[in-house]
Amino acid sequence: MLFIGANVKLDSLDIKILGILQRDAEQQVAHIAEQIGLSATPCWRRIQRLKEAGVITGTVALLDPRKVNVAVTVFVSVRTSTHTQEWLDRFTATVDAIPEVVEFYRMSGDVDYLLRVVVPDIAAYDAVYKRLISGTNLHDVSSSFAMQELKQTTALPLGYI
Amino acid sequence: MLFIGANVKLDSLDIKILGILQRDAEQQVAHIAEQIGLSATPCWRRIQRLKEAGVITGTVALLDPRKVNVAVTVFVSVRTSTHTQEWLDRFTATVDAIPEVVEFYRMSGDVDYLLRVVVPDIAAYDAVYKRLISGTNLHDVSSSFAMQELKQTTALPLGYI
DNA sequence: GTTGAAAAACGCGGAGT
DNA sequence: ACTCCGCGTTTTTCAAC
Repeated sequence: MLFIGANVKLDSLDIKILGILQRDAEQQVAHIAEQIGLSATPCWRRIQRLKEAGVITGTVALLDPRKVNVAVTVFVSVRTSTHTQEWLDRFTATVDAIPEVVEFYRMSGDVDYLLRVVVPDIAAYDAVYKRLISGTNLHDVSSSFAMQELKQTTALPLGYI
Repeated sequence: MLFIGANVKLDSLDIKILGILQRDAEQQVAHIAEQIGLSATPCWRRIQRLKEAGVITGTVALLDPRKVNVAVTVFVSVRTSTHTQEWLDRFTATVDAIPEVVEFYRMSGDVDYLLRVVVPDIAAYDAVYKRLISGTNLHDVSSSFAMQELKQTTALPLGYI
């Protein structure tokens, strides 16, 4: 049992609820309740608590990338020579304004930043690339294309709670 | 207007609906309807259609990685010397069984596969690493740690429809 | 596409185990 | 802390237009 921040303790029933909602948040509470061996009211209250505590940050619809014409994933490794906070602020602002960038990390090691970009095709990627490098001074940018998406999930592992 | 597969055409209202549901799928249809200037019934019908057509693949709860103790993201680049289908099948099976791996791509270029792994700390990553390399024969594995998550979204860009 | 109404599920309280 | 009960309210869902 892990205590997080201001007294949010998660027991095995909470973990089961999280596991279920992470896969499908459309089920009704009564159905979730019976899966974990509980009646609807306490199950409903637990879900409320998990939302208030910020464990559940939101519930969203997931779209098929192919159906919305962004089937191509590109990973962009960025190196910079200017390691100031204001440079990062500016780069972050640039990236935030580009909806094609769906993930953006500051990395350890030889690459400074890593971005995941989704686009319909190479031509569209080139446009994104130009937007990226026009915003700030980047020392080195290298793009790797994903040929196949073998696994992709929003469900986090729950074994470390 | 883009036609996808077997006659799924998405107009600007559909795109607005997708944009809304991608950010927050908990709103009631009446509320979505008024945002796009429609009454509840046709809006509800459009959402059904988008689900049946597979544009919306599901609705899930998103969790705070820190609150479930997987705040550390590691990118794992894998090179292999055996490029057979059965090797890939086996590697895929290995990866699928590891819940810490949340993304898994086959790449072009010098890296063959790229994985995103979420864990609580370096020690936990070492355990995942050992599971990864024990399953199959990997020629070269290199791990990069994310120091900071600057952007992370499940919302796909809707401008290419 | 609209309006309106039935059916279902939610939200929340209370008493008891 | 959960169960069972219940009831008003909201929301979904499906008529008919």
